[in-house]
This record gives sequence, structure tokens and C-alpha cells, in this order.
Amino acid sequence: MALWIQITPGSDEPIYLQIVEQVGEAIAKGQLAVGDKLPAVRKLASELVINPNTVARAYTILEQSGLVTTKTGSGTFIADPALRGKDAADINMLADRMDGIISRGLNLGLESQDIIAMFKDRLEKFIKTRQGGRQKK
Amino acid sequence: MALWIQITPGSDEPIYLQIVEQVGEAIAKGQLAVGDKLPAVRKLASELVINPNTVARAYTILEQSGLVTTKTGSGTFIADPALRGKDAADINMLADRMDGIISRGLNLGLESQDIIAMFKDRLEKFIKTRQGGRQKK
DNA sequence: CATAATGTACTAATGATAATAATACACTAT
DNA sequence: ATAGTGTATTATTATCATTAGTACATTATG
Repeated sequence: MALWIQITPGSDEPIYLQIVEQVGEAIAKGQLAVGDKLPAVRKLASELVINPNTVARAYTILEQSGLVTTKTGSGTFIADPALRGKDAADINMLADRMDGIISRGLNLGLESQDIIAMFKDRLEKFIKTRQGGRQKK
Repeated sequence: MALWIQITPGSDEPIYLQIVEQVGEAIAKGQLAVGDKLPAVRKLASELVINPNTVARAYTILEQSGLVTTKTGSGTFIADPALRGKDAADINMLADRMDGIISRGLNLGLESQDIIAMFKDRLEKFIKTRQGGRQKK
């Protein structure tokens, strides 16, 4: 896998958040395992043709959320999931985001079972990717 | 019900989006029924101590998403749900938002069944509010 | 018809933030 | 030592949220 991060410059969401989310999803899907090394700040910035500061910003957020650990001089690595703590604030934020989705789904005319089915379907895709084993780098 | 819209000025999300989401959730929960009138642009702006333009912006978005219909000179009213169309783009956006939540939940260390249970729980709250009948204005 | 209330449109100014740019520092591997 | 790493700092530009003020068109009400 050469470089799986793909940014959309003209998107409504900032580039640094796109990086954060894509790395987060890759971890959730098991495509990135504990100890795996993220591309160097300058290298990723070069390949994405963006500023190194933008990548550094994304890595800082990933580090603060506990998904990666950074060792200056060495690199940025996927952290141990066992050490990722979930507090009340995290759960509340998750609940709020769920409410937003549910509200949107209902107002689109979707039935409850449709929304749940859709949600289960999306989640299963994550689990399947996990069980399918890691992709080779 | 005097005024159920509550904004948080210092929030990371824009005021006009807060209004959009809160009106959307109220509709999804059945607290706003078809034909109900939203507060006038200037009136709501006055009560929230924000600029009328900000409220107008929120109403414009709600109108574009099909949740309300506006009649200049008369007011802004909750639209007929039967007329709200859902296209592929809407569904895709919903799926993307679901992926974001699932990713976040998994990376917090939550199990699949926990995430699904939490999601069902949130959705049931919407349905219950609906079945509980409309609140009186 | 007159008046008030409604949503809408427009321009301008301000503040916050995303992103770039350039540089420098501290730590680690070789 | 040298190169590669993350981090920090300052400055600049562009975009956007928000406010401000004004004006217009339509509708309800008397």
C-alpha cells in the first residue's frame, strides 16, 4: 500500500481533519495495527502537495486523542488500543452525533428499521475489514 | 412552549447551523408538526440576541432541504413530510456520517454491540417523543 | 388603501480560522 | 557528524461566520 490518504482540497472540511478522519477509520478497520508507522510529516506533506504544518496539525490531534504516539526524532506510530481511554465527554459527543444522524434520517422519510439496518450494515463493513486481516504495506 | 431554540455562541459550530439542527431535530421528534409556524426572522433574532441575517440564513437552508416552506409576508412553516424527497446524495451523506461515528466508537474501545445498542437507544428516544404526541404551543 | 409584519437581497466591516511560507529547535537513528 | 524525525514560532493570505445597516417585495390586517 503506497499511500492511502486522499485529500480533497476543495472540500468543506479542512484538510487536517480529513487526514485525522482517514487515519482514524484506517485504525478502526484494522488497516493500521499497533506499532505501524505513519508517513513522516514532511514526506506526507510532499506527497499530498500540502504544507507540512497542516500534516503536523493532524498528527497532533491524533496524538491528543490517543490514537497515535509520537516520538520526536523517530516518528509517529499507532498507539495501543488498550490505552485509549473513553470518558463521559467522548460518549456524550458520540451520542450527539448519533442524534444528528437519526434526525436527518427520519426527516428524509426513512423508517426506524431502515436507519438501523443501514447503520448495522456500515458497521459490519468495518468488522469484516478487521477480520479480513491487515493489508500489507 | 415559549422558545425551545437554544444557541451556544462560543461553540465550534456556527450559530446558523445550530438553529438548522435544532429545528430539524424538533421536526424529527414530532415536536413540530406540518403547518406549524417558526418564529419570525427578526423576532427569533431578537430573542437569541443575534443578527437577523443569521436566522435568515438558517431558514434558507431549512427551506432548501425541504423541511420548511416559506411564504414572504406570511412566515415560515413546517413542510409536508410526504414532499421531502430523498436522493442518492442524501443517503450517501448519511452513510458517510455513520462511518465517522462507527470509526470513532470503535477507536474508543467500544464493542460493536455497544455501539448498536447505543444507536438504537438514541433512536428510540426520537420515536417515543413522537408517539408521546405533540407538545402544546 | 394604509400600515405593519413577513422573508429576502445587498453591501460593508470585523473577527476567527485554515492554509501556506519560512525558519529554527530538539530529539533519534545511523 | 549527518540525516531524519516531530515541534514551535511568526507572518501572510484567503475564506467564512457574524454583525450592521438598509432596502425591497409580498402578505395580513385594519
